[in-house]
Parts: sequence; structure tokens; C-alpha cells
Amino acid sequence: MKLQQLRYIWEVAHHDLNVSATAQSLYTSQPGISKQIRLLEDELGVEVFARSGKHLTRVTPAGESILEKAGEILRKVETIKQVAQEFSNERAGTLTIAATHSLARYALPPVIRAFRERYPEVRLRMYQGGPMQIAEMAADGGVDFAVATEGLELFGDLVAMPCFWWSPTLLVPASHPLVGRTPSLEEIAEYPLVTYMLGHGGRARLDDAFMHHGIAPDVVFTATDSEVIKTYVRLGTGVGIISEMAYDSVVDRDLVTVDVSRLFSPSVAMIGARYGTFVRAYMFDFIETFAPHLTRELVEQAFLRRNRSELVELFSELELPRHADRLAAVGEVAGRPG
Amino acid sequence: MKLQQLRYIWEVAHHDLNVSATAQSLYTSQPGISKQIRLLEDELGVEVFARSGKHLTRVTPAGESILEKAGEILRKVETIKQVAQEFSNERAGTLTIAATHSLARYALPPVIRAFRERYPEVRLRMYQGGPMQIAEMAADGGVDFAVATEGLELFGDLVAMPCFWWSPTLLVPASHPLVGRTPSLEEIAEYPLVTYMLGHGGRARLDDAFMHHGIAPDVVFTATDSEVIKTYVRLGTGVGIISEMAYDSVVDRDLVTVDVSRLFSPSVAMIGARYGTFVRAYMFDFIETFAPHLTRELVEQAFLRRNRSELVELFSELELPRHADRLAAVGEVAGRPG
DNA sequence: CCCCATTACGTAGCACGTAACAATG
DNA sequence: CATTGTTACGTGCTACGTAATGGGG
Repeated sequence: MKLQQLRYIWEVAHHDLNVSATAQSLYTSQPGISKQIRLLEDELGVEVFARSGKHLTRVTPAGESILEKAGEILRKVETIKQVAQEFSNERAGTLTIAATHSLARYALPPVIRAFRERYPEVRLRMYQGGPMQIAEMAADGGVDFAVATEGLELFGDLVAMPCFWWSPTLLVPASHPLVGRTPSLEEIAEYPLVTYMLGHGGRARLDDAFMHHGIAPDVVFTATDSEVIKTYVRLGTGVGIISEMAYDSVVDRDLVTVDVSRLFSPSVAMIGARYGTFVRAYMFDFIETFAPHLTRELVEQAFLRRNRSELVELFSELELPRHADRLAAVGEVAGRPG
Repeated sequence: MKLQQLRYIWEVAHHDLNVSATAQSLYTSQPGISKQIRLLEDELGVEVFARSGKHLTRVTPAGESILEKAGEILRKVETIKQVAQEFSNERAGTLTIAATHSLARYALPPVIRAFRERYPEVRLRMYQGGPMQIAEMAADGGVDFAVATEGLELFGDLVAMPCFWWSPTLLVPASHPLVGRTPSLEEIAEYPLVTYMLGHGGRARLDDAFMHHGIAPDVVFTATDSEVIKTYVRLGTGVGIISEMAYDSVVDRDLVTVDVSRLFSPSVAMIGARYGTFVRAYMFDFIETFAPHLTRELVEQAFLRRNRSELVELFSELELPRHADRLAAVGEVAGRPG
């Protein structure tokens, strides 16, 4: 049994059982992979993949089990590499982060900027995607951290650590009648709404609030991207509800925010990492820069809590900062366009 | 990084950093191992072993960490092989057991005999050693099961499952004045004692009982082997205290047992297995043959309980059989000498 | 002075690539 | 018929063994 063989079956299983595609993504030849898989199967005496003729159709029951172990092994191999790097040069290495749109666009930039300055030898790699997508990346070991407001708690393999809370804010053109008022849910619902798609930007909490009051707002447009929402608010399509993170008083000075935080329950931005991840010194530092209350000690504790309730207990005594206050601490809003 | 390289560093670390000895035990050449270790260290950029001149002197801090992960990886590789075998032929495979002298000699034979009959395709391998030694073998992944009365609970990596309890018995020549009596501790202590060495056969419990009554018995001979004790009892050196398991009414008909079970707290024979072991179907069967109350279901439960107290709770409601009663169930005393 | 790890070197095996082939949808 | 996996085959690398070298205790 060779590590490569395990790598191959794992990769094939994560490429829809398409050996050709796998070969491409690994920059190797397709027959090579085929053969190694065969060799492994011969050695083990079990087929990992079921074939119909010349196509891999599905994973056998034995394969399920083997692939799971193979994944664990491969992740441990990565851990060994991390450990080695940590000892050889604790300031060099790789950090991969997956984040949702809003967090990647509005919350992470200043942190990333500071991090790059402090750790120029760390190769940074970022991905952006939907909550489920990035949570899965973290759970699979594809990225070190997932940064999202929702979804992380659905993956049992992830340690989810709360970073800060933020509220939705109402966004209207400067001339809008709601400017300067403190509207109720009913008043808001009199206008067409432009906001996030379900599963993005805390949309669920908006729906909860309206539903709880028996109100059915007229949502005329939904998007995953706050900038798109702003654009439609500017066009007069309706009033927007976006994350407070997404409003920039300079760039968006033609729009006005109306405080509606008391109407909706706040959302909590989280960092998620796979249990068993070897956390490098600079990773602890990254987390602490993003969420100063998440000290190295606390994070280490978190990784030892193996179930959700223990984690909740660990963090229950923390007073989470609000996004707006946190900004001041970081000192600037980096990543602002133009 | 290759699996062999991980195997090599792990083996070297477990052979007192002696590469030559390691090479011999692995039936390979010593330069081969040396080179592979070097290659691994070069690739990782860290030394696993510290050298003084041409000798491996100790494991580096980085090495500690790496070796630990390497061990986990190698065990998972074994698991994959087990899984594969389970699916290809659930009646073939390997079972390795380490047991203490008494259990190997008196408790296991009928179980082993039955097992061999039922699973002729399973290659059985047994080791005998002291409690600590065998517990360590199980914890290292060298054997599937450790069978012992003590020591298993000291290894956090082991699931310890209670199998049956047994008491010490007093053993005297047929003509001895204690025959037919139910002596007190004081009366026993009037005679020279021949019994187990500390750490063997529940000796600790004997000492506890005497100490608790403020009695200092005259222990004239200690051994790890019940047969040795019997021999000295026959010679008239003193009265023996051995495990009830070790007395055979046929072979030992020249000796007489005196019930002293009410004087000492009973010992519990345990099976220990490493957490994370992949338990094959025949292994479940083996356990259940040895200890009928340890059903597959219960054993699976046990492997999910990650700490001692949860384990104790799981087993607290069981009524453990006594060795003597258990014998009847198995039906015969196999392994009795000619 | 013995033991042991490293270096040097030759070889056999194997992983991987290219090309041709077969089977599936 | 296009896509995909398997078979065939050649080659370059490398793991491993033997022999020689050099340091330590």
C-alpha cells in the first residue's frame, strides 16, 4: 500500500469517480491512476469502486470504509508536514481560508492586510463560496479555516468559534421617506424589499422576524452579493436590507442606513476549522487578529471540546464584539475600492 | 513522503534508536533504513532523530510530534487492511492476543480451542508477558487484545472490558491442619506463604487485605507462575495462595483448596483493545466466547466511550460471572496437560 | 577495538508517461 | 461518435542490497 494510492482513490472519489478529470487536476496521467487503483485493490483483495464495463459507477461498501480511513491518513500526512514546517520555520507556511462573500469582502481585508505584513513568508490562499460549500471545504481538509455566519454548526467535524456579531441594516436612497425614522417591521414591509438569498447574509433571521409577526414582505429581488443589492436600491427597485458590514459611509454616501437592529436577531460570524487540524503559530495569530477574544489558549481549548454543547459552554461567557466596534480596533477599512 | 519512511522512523524509535537492530527485525538492510530516514528528514526539513556523530542519540521535539502522527497513520493503514479483509472474507484474517501467565494458561485455552475450530482460516498469534508489557503491546497496536487482570486501566488508549471475576484460593497439602476449616487471615498468617509476585495474579489484593488487618504475613517465596507455587506447596515450603483459576481438581488432586474468597476482594479479568481498532467479526466472536455478556453490541458501545468513567458506567449494570461458573458454560477444561 | 551509522555504487523493480484498444452512453 | 477506462510498452527513477568508509564509546 502506498500513500499515492490512497491519494488517488480519495481524489477520484471526490471527482465524481471521473479518473480522467482527477488525473488532470493532479497533473498526472490517467492510466497511471487507473493502474495504481487496480494495484491497491488487488493488494487489498477488495474493489473500492464498482465498475460497469469501463466506467466507475459507484463506491463499494468496502470502499466507503476504506476511503474514510484514507482521508484520515492523508490529513495526518498533511499534519506531519505542518509540524515539520512549524519546527523548521514558524513564520513560513501556507494558510488557506474559505469565506462567504460578505465576510471575504468586508470583514477579512484589514485582517488579511495585517497578516500579510506580519507573515510575508506565509503563502496565503483564499476561496470564496456559499456557506455550505466552504464548510465542506474545511471539513474535507481542503482549507484550514472556513469563515461564515451560518452553516458551520451543521458539520460535526468542525470546531466553530464565534468571532463577532452584526445586524442587518436597512438601506434606502437619501430621499426616501424612511430616512431618519425608526420604522417597525410593518412599515418596512410597505416597501418592496431587496435582500439576500436564503442561506446568505442571515436571510433566515429576516424571514424569522417577519414570519413571527405574521408579515409577508414583498421581496422583489434577492442576491448573494451586497453590492448587487445596493445597485438595485440605487435604482429605486425597493429598500434594501443588507449586513451592516456591507455599508461603507464613504463609498455609499448616496445611500442612507436606517437602524433596524432591534427588529432582527443578530448574526454571529464564525471561524470553523476541522478537528485534528494542526494549528500553526501564525494561524493562532490570524484568528486572534480577526477576533481578539479568541486567544491561542482559548482556541486550543476549543479544539479539545468534542461536541457542540461543550463548545457552546466554552464560549458562553465571552462578550462578543459587534462588527462596528471591531472595525475601530483594527484601525482602518482596508480593501475599499478606488 | 512514503509510508515506508514513516514505518522506518517509527520502528527505529521503538528499537532504542538502533537502526541495525531495526533492520534485522524488518528483514531489510541497515543502509536502506538510514537512507530513507535521511530522505524523509530532508523532505520535511526537520531532523526526527538527533545524532551525535554517527549515533542516533535521541528523538528531537519535532520528531516526537512526527512519530506520534506516524504511529496513528500506520495504525490506520492496518485498519484499512483489516477492513478489506473483512469484506473479502470475514472468516479469514489474523488475531493476535497477549495475555498474562494465569489467563493464558488457565482461562484462555478452551476459548482458543473453540475459536480455532470455528475459524480455521484465522491465523492466531499469542504472546505471554507481564501485565504492563502486554498492555503496552495493545496500546502500541502490536496486538489486537490484551488479556489481563490488572494494568489495563493505566493506559488511556485502551478500552478495558470486564470479563469475569475470580478469587484467590488457599492451597495446602492434603494432610495440612487447615484442610476443611474456614480460616481467618490471622490463622493463615501463622504459616509461611508462597504466592505471586507483586503485580501478578492479584497479589496487590492479598497485601491490601493483610495490611488492612494489620497483619504482616511471612511470604517465603513469590513467583509469577502458579505451577511454581504449587510445586513449593507440595514441597511443604508453606501454604500457597493462588488464583482459583489455577487449581485443577484432577491434576492437582494431591493438593486441597481452602475457600478464602470472603477474606480478599475479587479480581476482575479484563480484555483490553486499543481505541480505534477495527474489530473484525471474528474478534467480536472471540470476545463473546471468552465473556458471553460482552455482546457485539456492547463492545461496540464500549469503543465509543472515550473515558474511563463512561466505560465504568456502561459496564456497571452487568453481573459478571465468576470464573468457576464460566468454566461450566464453556463445557470443558481444555489444555490440561497429558 | 568493536559497534554502528553513513557513503558509494550497482541492480532490479516499479511508477509513470505515451500510444493503442475497448466499451459505454 | 465522443468520452472514458484498460491494456501494452518503454523509460527513467528509486528503493534496496552489498561493500567500503568513518566516528564514537
